[in-house]
Amino acid sequence: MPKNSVNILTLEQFFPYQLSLSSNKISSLFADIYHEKFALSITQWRIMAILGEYPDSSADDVSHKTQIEKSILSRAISKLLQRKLIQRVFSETDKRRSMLSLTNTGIEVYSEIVPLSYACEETLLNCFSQDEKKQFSLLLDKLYQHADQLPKIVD
Amino acid sequence: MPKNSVNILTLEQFFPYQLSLSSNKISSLFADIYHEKFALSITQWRIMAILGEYPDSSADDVSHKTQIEKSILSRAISKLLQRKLIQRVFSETDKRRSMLSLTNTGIEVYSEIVPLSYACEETLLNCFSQDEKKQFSLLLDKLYQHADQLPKIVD
DNA sequence: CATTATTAGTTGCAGTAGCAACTAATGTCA
DNA sequence: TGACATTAGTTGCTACTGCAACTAATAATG
Repeated sequence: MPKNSVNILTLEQFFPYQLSLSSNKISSLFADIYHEKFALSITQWRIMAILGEYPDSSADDVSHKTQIEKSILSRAISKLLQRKLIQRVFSETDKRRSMLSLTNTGIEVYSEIVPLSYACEETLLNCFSQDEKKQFSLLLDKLYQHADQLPKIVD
Repeated sequence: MPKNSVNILTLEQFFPYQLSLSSNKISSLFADIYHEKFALSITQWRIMAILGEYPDSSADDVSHKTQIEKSILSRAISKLLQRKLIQRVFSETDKRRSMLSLTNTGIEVYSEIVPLSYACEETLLNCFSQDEKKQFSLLLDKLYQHADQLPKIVD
């Protein structure tokens, strides 16, 4: 093995780099669409998506489901509340806890975004066969599970 | 097909979301390592990596190779210059253009990071067989090429 | 039941991202 | 050669990220 193959790093072929570039490109594609058509950031949309799936989640629930850090979440929720896309009801039994849900306006917006999102996902993945899609999805999931355990090993 | 399957979006199964979570988790793993051991951001490390591969690149070359936006690049380069990890020589023939390269200190740091990076990549990918690694790499590349063309279609 | 720990959510702050406007140098073309 | 366009790189400004400290409420323990 030539010495260079371990002493020089070819960034373009470095897996985490490739993954990051791909992911960022795709994220910014979706970010542009959500921003242009609905003036929503990806974070804001993710919150709405979770509330569409799981109405009456608390901020903490949303944070756990989406991995959004709680301060970021708090500020994003404020904006969604201001725009009356979501509403908040504080719990009677636990006054810290709140229940978040989409307002009627929020549901309208949500109902527009969902099919658009699926259509964009479809366009994005139409470079793959059904088999490749499944493959990719499985590999990605495996990688995520694995990566999730690594920090514990490092500590 | 039940109506809900198109009217509700299951975020956890939405491909761009899965990709983003995986990529971000892995990026932050590497970011932590580069930061803790070398006080470098991923952006700074990428610049050094490119200069290790392609000495005497200009800032603009680096920008094209890494997709790093030029203002971000400019500030990152300043910091690397301050720390004397890289050096800059302005071209005689074109006074706008500069040639960047690693200093001796930069080369020392680079030589430490390269094997560490490869080792981390290895650890990250050791959940995969050789075959799966190859598969994943091919699929990721295909996706990137495809995603790269999409914005032109949208416009 | 009083002290302490934990939890939900907010806010302060410092660092980074990225667009846009800018400077300075070079290229183009009548 | 002189007006205009382009290119390399920097800087201003605003928004977002994310850690840490904070408030307020509830849970746990002695």
